[in-house]
Amino acid sequence: MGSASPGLSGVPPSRLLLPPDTVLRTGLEKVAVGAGAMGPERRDWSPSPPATPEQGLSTFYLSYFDMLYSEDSSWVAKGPGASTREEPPDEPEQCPVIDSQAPGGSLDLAPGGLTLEEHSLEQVQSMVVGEVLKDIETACKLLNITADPVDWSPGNVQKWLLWTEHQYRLPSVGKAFQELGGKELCAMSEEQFRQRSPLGGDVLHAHLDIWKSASTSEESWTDSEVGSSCSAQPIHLWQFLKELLLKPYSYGRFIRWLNKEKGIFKIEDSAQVARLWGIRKNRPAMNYDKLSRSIRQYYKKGIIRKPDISQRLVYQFVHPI
DNA sequence: TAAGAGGATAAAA
DNA sequence: TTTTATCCTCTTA
Repeated sequence: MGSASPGLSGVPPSRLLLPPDTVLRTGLEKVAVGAGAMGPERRDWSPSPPATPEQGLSTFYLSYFDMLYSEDSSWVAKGPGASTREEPPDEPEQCPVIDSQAPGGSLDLAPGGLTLEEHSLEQVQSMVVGEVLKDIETACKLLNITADPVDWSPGNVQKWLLWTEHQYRLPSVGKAFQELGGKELCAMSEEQFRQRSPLGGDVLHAHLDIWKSASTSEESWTDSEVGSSCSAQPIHLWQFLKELLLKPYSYGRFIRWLNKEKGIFKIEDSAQVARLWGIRKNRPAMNYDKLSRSIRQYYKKGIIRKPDISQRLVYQFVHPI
C-alpha cells in the first residue's frame, strides 16, 4: 500500500460521518492506537450520510479506512519503500491486526498496487465492521435496547437519542422525536429528520441507518442462516469457517481474515464460532475445545495449520482461496 | 485460565 | 472408511 486510491484519499477526514471521539472510534482505537491526530475537539466534520444501508455502510467504512490511512498509515500496509520514524528491524511476519506488514518486501506491491489496496480495504472493512457491531452491541447492553431500531418503544428511541447526542456531541433533539417509536423513526427520511432537527437531523439519520444495517446483518448470524437452512448437505468444518470468513458483515465479530491471501484468519469469539458450528451440525454441546480439536485434525491432512508465528486463535489455510 | 497439542475412542455419514 | 465429536492429559502463554 503505497498510497490510498484517489477515490478514497480524496475524501478528507473532515468529511467523515463521525467525529473522532465516537463510541465507534473506541473500537477502532483498539486496533489503531495512536491514530489520534484528529483532535478531540474537531467539530468541523460534515456528515455524508449513507443513502442506503447497503451502499451507506460500505461508504462509511471506507471513510473509516480513509481516516485511518490519512491520519496514521503506519498500521496499514506499507510498501518496502515507505519510511516511518521507527521501523523495527525484525517485524514479525504476522501483524496481530493486519498481516500486510510482511518483512523484507514479501508484501507484493505491484506498481498499481490495486490488488493489495483492495486486499487491505477488505481487511480494514472486515475489521471495522466487526468493531462497529461490537460497539452497537455494547450500546444495546448499556441502554437495554434491542439492536433493531424497529423494535424500539418511544422510550427506547429517547434513550438512543440521548445516547447518540451525548456520544457524538449533537444538539439535543429528543423533544423533536418525542412521540416516535422505532418503527416510525425507521420510516422517516433524512429530510424528515432534518425538518425535525435542522442541526443534527441528518447525522442522526445516518446513525440510525448504521443501526438498521447492523441489525440486518445481525439477523443473518443468528441461527437462521447458519443453522437449518443449510444443514441439508454435510459440510466440512474448514468449509464452514470459510463461509463465515466470506461474510465479514455478518461474522466479522466472530472470525475474520488477518491475511486473506495467505489464508490466515483469527477466531475472535471462539464460543460464538463454536456455537454456530454446533448449530450447523446440530450439536448443541459443541464448544471451542471440540471445534479446535477438529481443526487440529486438519494439521495432518494439510488443510489448516498454525501460522509460522503462532498466535492464539489464529490459524492458516494451507491452500488459500 | 484459556488455548493448544495430540492420543484414544465413539458416532455419524 | 472418513470425518467429526467427545473426552482426556499435559503443556504453554
